[in-house]
Amino acid sequence: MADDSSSPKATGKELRDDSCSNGDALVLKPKKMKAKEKSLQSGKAKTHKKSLKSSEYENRLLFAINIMKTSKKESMDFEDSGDRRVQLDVKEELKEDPDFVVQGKGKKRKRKTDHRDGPSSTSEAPLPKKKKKVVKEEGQMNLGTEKKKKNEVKVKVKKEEGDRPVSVKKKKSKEEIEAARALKLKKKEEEEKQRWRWWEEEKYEHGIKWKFLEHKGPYFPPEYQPLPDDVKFYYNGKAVKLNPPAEEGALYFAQMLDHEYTTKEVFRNNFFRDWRKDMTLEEKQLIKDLNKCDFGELLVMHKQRVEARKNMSKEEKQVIKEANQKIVEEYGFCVLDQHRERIGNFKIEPPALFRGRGDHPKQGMLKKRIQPEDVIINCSKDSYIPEPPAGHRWKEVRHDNTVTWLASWTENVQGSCKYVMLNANSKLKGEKDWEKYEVARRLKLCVDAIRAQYLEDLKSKQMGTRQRAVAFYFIDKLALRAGNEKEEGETADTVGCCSLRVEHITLHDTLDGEKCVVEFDFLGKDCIRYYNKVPVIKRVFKNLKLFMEKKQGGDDLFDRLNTQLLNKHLSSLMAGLTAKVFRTYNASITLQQQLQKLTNKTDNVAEKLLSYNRANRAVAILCNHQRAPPKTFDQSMANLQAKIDSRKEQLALAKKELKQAKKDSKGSSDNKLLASVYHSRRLQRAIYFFSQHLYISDVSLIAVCVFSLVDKKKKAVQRCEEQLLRMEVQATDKEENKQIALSTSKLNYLDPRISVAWCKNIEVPLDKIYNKTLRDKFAWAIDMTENDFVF
DNA sequence: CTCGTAACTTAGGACCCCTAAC
DNA sequence: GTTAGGGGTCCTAAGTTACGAG
Repeated sequence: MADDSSSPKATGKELRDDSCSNGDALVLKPKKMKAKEKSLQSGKAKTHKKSLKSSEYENRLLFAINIMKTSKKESMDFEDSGDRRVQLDVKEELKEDPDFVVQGKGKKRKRKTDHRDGPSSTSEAPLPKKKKKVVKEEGQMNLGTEKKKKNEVKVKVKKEEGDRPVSVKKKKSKEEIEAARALKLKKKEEEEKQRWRWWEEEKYEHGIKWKFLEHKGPYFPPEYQPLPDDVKFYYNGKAVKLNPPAEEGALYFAQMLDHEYTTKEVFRNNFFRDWRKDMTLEEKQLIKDLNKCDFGELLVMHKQRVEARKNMSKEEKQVIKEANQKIVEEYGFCVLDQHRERIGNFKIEPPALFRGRGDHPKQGMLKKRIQPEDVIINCSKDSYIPEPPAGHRWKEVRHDNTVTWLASWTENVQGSCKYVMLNANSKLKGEKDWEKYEVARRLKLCVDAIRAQYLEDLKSKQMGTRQRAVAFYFIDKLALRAGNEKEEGETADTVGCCSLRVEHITLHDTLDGEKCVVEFDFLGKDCIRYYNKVPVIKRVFKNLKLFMEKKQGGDDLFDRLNTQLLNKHLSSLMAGLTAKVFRTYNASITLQQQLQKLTNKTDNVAEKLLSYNRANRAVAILCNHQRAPPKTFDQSMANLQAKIDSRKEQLALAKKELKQAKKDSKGSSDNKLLASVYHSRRLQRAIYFFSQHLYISDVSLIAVCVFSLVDKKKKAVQRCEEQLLRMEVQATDKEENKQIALSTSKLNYLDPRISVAWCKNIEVPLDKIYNKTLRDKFAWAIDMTENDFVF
């Protein structure tokens, strides 16, 4: 957790300093220990040989306590290996654990052995670098406070970088890690320096998207490689050598044989029809039935290739990775108004079998290979014009700065246009995104009036107006999509609000104790089912009954309404208002409200994050963002549950032990205590050791021992509880998230400024909720949002 | 005004790769 | 060292909306 991550870092630093000087070596005061320190100080533990300052004494005592804790679990062989070893261990222990809590042993042991061969080098080598780094960071911080807002992003990035090594530092050679870290840091710095702070610049006049645009053109997928001779396609049991285009089609089909698609009649028929188009006359005459085709060897080859790729050595993978990097470097960027911007999809879509979603009538059709002759290039007149691949030419080169795409082509299956556009972190996308949320915020200001208006319209004498009002009610209340009409037979049968049909809703005068319930059941975008039972106001209910009169299930519910009419009306109510703005508005306002409701400042980070996820989830549910439950869901849930159960047992045990320890310490007299402590040979040795080396008396040490036992048990219980809580939170989160996709709303509907402000206010590091990609995409919001932002 | 389509956003699944746990 | 799981990225389909032609 990054919120604690600053403390281990600080502690680490102090400890390293300690190891050089010795007087103030033990100035370590975790907050939790304060009370205990006091009680110890005032208690028996006042006997010391040398005149130590009291604070130093305290610290040594604390140090001793920690050793005591360690002493029972870790076998410290004082007699054999002498002081050096012990001190080493202690150092290690403290280094790991700022709160002096003894943690699980397994890993520590390992680490100890790792360090043992070169204690001097391990304790000294990293020191200078570490120090340097800290200094650097402080410098950054100062800069940050001076320049305040402008450098906030920078500072954050630095911090995050600094945190990482603390948790990773164990293995590998120090130099390697240092080098890697330095490299990353440099890269990040570079990146930040190069970030285009477009949101601080003046906007272009309406409609102008850029003034200069230069790029290398799209990247074309590799040509088809014919099958090796030993991989054969069979028809009716006989090997047939297909001509390359037909062979290519056969391979695409073969590659999908393990997928459900290839069992669907529509898919098979579409494929077969398109495939035959690529056959020679001869082949066509021979191959007339897909069922007689045997793609087995092709599939085997494909699987082998996949397997081989997976089993490649690290070096081989690295080579491929570098090659890809090179391609990205060359084709993945453009220059837009003097800034280098990442392109989102610079690769031309390779040929494939069309995978429409749901019952798509065109599934299985062959999506053809795109040639440069199909591609339109868009760039500045005065820019370097991209070269088409050798022997080819572009369909067209145009210079249209009112659009944002760099290249486009028409896809053959649906006849739609495909575009090469910029990445989400670009100015063009970011500005649009920002604008989208600003429109939604404007809606907030007039939403009451608009709602009043449509409630009024429910009573209109005009049928069209009433339908519009009811549709509007759904869009507002349920965040339905607008629902354009679609051409029948071209796409799967899905609907949105305006295209709802009578068969998609059922009216219940009463249902489950509620009145006027509308039951929705239809397939929405991507054939995701929308199922919901919603109580509605009476006027809406009555209207629905009216709209459904004398209609068949297949008839339009809103026969006098379409999206154009609806949007036209909306834009008359507020500039820029369309149906989808309501989705954005309702999503963002819901997040804000839920966050307000669910989060407590006193919660720990895990709980805060659960709250955030729950707020996020409320939005995802509202917007019906679903996902297929992960295939391994049940299994991993069971695993987690098993872990929780075992942790519970551990907790019970720990509690029992604590109780016993308390009983021992309270119920027994000093003599008994003494006896019990002296009973342990190991503790005896420890006491001897400390009385020699730390100038603490036996008596105080005994007190320390007893105290530390109870304390240790307490800590164990506490830690167990924390872990259990964390796991339970995780399990809840997971269960609730089984079929809900949070990412879509996070990416497209939630004003990032809400999240940024929340993080700032409630002290959750932003990277807990936004990964790197999202932080890049929302750089504008991260930079400009103050704590008091309200959507 | 209707219709078609260009342009752009929104969407879920596939797949890859890193990390934590064993 | 291996592997499972999950986050992150890639991919491209499927929406919405604006706009221009007829």
